[in-house]
Amino acid sequence: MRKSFLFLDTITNKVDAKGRVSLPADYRTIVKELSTEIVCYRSLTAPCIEGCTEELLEKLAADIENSTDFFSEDQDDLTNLIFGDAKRFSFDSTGRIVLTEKLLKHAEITENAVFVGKGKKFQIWSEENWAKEEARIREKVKLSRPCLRIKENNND
Amino acid sequence: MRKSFLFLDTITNKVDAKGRVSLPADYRTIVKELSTEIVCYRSLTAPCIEGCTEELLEKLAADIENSTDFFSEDQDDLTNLIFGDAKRFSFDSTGRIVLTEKLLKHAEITENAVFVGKGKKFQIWSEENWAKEEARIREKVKLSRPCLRIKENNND
DNA sequence: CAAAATACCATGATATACCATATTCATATA
DNA sequence: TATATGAATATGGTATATCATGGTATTTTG
Repeated sequence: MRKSFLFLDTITNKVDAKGRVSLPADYRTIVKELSTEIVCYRSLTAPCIEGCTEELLEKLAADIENSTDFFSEDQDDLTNLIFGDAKRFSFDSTGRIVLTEKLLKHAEITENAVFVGKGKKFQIWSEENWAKEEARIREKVKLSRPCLRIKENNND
Repeated sequence: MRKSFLFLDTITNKVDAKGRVSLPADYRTIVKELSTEIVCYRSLTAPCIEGCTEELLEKLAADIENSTDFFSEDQDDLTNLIFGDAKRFSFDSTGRIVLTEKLLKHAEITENAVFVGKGKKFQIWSEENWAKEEARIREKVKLSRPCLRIKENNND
């Protein structure tokens, strides 16, 4: 039995005329093992779709309920936006989900969808936008290596 | 039951046309005992592949989830880079993993892969690049021996 | 009843799991 | 010290299973 459930890797799949895309097999495994569902919404900060398990959204909701003061008012507003936008996506027997027009348009996705793992979350990009975004981030990291320390210090 | 699981030693194995390499037996033992998986990604700072257990990445993901807000920009960028690039590698009954073209290219690996233990993590180098890197490190240590102290004290 | 959304089937490409052989390494023995 | 012996590991090859994707049937909904 696995202990960890992380969305990893970067995988490009085709989107057909109906908006159908294969959810990467690894991602499906996580959904099955946690007996949850995938939830997607428009990213608030980038031209991409953001996704996670419904389980994670439930946790977020619980956190807000239990300790309101822990979250700033701004964050509370943002969370509202996400919950309002989020939609549940279940995949069929062949492993595909059907993305909505609204989401595809926001992410400017036409032919291909690029799934990018983010640990507990993942994103879906158009090839062009992801290429730009990855370049931007790599450039940024080159200039400020200290950020990486977070990782290095994580030993025990 | 063992308490510490460190990736040690330097081992060279062949990479075949499909990118298959034997994971050093010692490394396999660690993976089995922790019932986890190996995760590899391109080093952000050197021409080599970096690897660790999925367990370690899981800790990182947990830290990110807890220590910062859901919407921090830096965290967002960093998680994209690390989790988006990282890929899970499970070994078959003979102990081999199949490295991807992307990773091999980044590390300039063709014939042989050099596994270098780094404690909680390890690296995979081409023979040429590792020779250079090792020489560089040894030279650096010669010039500033005090640094070594820091390292020695770090073990427990 | 028409249109759209959803579920199922078929196929080729790709990746994975397994078997067989060679090599290395450690131990024992002369 | 050199050599024999056996076990563990590494490596080459091949069969098998999985996955992505195009197409079609079936159900839902207005």
